[in-house]
Amino acid sequence: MRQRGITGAPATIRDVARQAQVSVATVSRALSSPNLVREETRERVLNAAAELGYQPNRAARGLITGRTGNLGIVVPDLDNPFFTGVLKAVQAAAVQADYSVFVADSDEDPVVEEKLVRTMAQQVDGLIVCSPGLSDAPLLEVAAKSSLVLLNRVLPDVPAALMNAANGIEQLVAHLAELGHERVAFLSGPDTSWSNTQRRNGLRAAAPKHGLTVTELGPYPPRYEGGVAAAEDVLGAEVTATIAYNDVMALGVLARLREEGVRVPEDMSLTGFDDLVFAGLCDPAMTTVAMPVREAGRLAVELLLAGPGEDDAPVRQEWLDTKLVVRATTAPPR
Amino acid sequence: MRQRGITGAPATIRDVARQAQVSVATVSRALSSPNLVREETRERVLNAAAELGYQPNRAARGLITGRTGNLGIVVPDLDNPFFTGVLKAVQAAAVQADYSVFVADSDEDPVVEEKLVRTMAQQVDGLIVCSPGLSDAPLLEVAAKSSLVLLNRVLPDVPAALMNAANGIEQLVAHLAELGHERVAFLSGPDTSWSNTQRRNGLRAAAPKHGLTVTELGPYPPRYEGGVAAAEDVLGAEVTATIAYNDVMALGVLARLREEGVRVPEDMSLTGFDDLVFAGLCDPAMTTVAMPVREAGRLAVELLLAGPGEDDAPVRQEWLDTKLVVRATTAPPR
DNA sequence: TTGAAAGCGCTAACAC
DNA sequence: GTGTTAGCGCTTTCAA
Repeated sequence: MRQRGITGAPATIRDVARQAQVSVATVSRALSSPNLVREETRERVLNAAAELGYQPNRAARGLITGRTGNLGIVVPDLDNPFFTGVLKAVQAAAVQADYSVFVADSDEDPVVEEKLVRTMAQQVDGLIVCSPGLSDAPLLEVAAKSSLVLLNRVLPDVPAALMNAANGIEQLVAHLAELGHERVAFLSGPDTSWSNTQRRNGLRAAAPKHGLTVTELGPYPPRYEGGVAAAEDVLGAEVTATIAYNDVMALGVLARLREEGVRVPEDMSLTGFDDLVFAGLCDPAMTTVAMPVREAGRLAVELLLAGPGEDDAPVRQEWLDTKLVVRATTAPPR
Repeated sequence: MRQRGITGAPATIRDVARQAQVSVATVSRALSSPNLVREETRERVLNAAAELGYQPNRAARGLITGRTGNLGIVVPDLDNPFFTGVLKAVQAAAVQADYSVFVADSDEDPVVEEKLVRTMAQQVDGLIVCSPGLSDAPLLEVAAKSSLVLLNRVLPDVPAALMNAANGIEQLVAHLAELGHERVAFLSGPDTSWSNTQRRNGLRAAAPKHGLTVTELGPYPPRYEGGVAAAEDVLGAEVTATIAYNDVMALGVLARLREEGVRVPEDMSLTGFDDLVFAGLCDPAMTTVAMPVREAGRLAVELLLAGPGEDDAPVRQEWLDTKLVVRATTAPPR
């Protein structure tokens, strides 16, 4: 993949050493610990390296240092903007710290997920796992051997970047109560998902405080079609507002409701979670809870790079706030 | 990142060799070229490896074979579903072939893009580049030294996976003409973008055949805000239909037009490009040209893995068809 | 401040 | 079929 002049073979540290009239050890030092070589020597080495277009071979370096210079991230679905938002932040933070990033997409399949996590763990210095489907045991096992950070999932002694849906939900419930709603539906996502549990529990806790009664429906697939299916159930539920597990699902509900002649928000208020771009672009624009996707990605990388810390330091599981975004799908009930 | 029993150190090929009572060479063979060892021996090795949880060190293997087992992809924006669609397909195809994939996001900055391409080229066996902004010279330079495939961009002697916008445009123009439109606007994306040029030229070629007059407006940033800005110009252009550079931009146009009290499609037909999910979810649902994102990703990996082929074999630059998707933003002019 | 040399874990000749 | 051994390109003792 690299080349030295006409020969076609990439320049190695020996080529640089020869060109600069020094030993390979000196070249290595000039590049990795500049303060260990005389200024003039370093300059000679740097020039030689530049002339030959020398790039240290990362595999060789990794072999000896034990570090790869890579981070990894496993996500369930690259088509979901929520995860690509995290990915974008992760990759930006990684580049900043001179790491490269591997991605793997499990397509929401727990079996594939486990395989990907295991495979990846051995090629990276740290791994970020966003996998609602994977069970605890394999995750804990990998975490014991590798440097791993969980995103939106809590496991004992595993560092994690967490989005605190509870405070967004608190705001959401207050908002609906203030509009005058009393009976709302919650459209559940996958049972196994930590996020779904967190949202459901947050709702259960917040609703009574504001005099709201919650009807839990589902679970439904956390996708557009899931929302379409859920819309049927909503119509039979005698509620004036519907809280969908996420934005994509809410969009499905919106479409189906419209087909049924149910107007949003006049006949039914509707909200989502995530605040994906198109939540602001659909019509009517969606009231939703914004998740700190960017910050979470950045935080995950930070936790990874910070390493385990002192032996007795507590494992870092850090919470990020979420926030209600009021748009046009919520209004007073009729 | 790996571990052997209590010691904490990962098992190496020597540990396996000892455990299986064979030489390291035999272990290596049993794992990489099973047909070179006796069945019984192989089994012993495999058992030992499993017992120790042995995973070959890829850096060491790469050092000697010269191959990394990694592919890379550089995209301008992971927030754009067009690129994550490609990424998703790339990663699926890569895993299939037992490769891992690196991603890098240049944030549409040509300088960053060049740096990423160069850095990545040396850590992978093949690189997929989707970068509208990067100029030809550095790409050709990297292509000369590395195995590189271009996505939606043509450069001499560089393999490429290309989406043939022309046939989607042909259908689009025919559709508009059939509805009775005679004057249409084209909202241009970035001047430097190969895709934009291709779309613009396709339109210039197809329009006369169907009696359409095209007014070219822009360039505008290929984002939502770009569309919002463009909408102003559209209103002054005396056209009955507007063809936006892409879906995201079309969405901006749609929103602004609505604010102005211009109804789509009654007062103005509107189309996009890409057929992103939300093109089907917005209201009214967008008529657009679907790009074969999945197929292109798969093809790019295929081209990479196929390698350069015979010395005199022509470089493969393969075209994929695009297709008009008629939804609700197009109608006869008033 | 520099050089010589010993490996990191693995594969690929080359012998047997 | 299997073992011995020489490196792949680099970092890091240890001496000088």
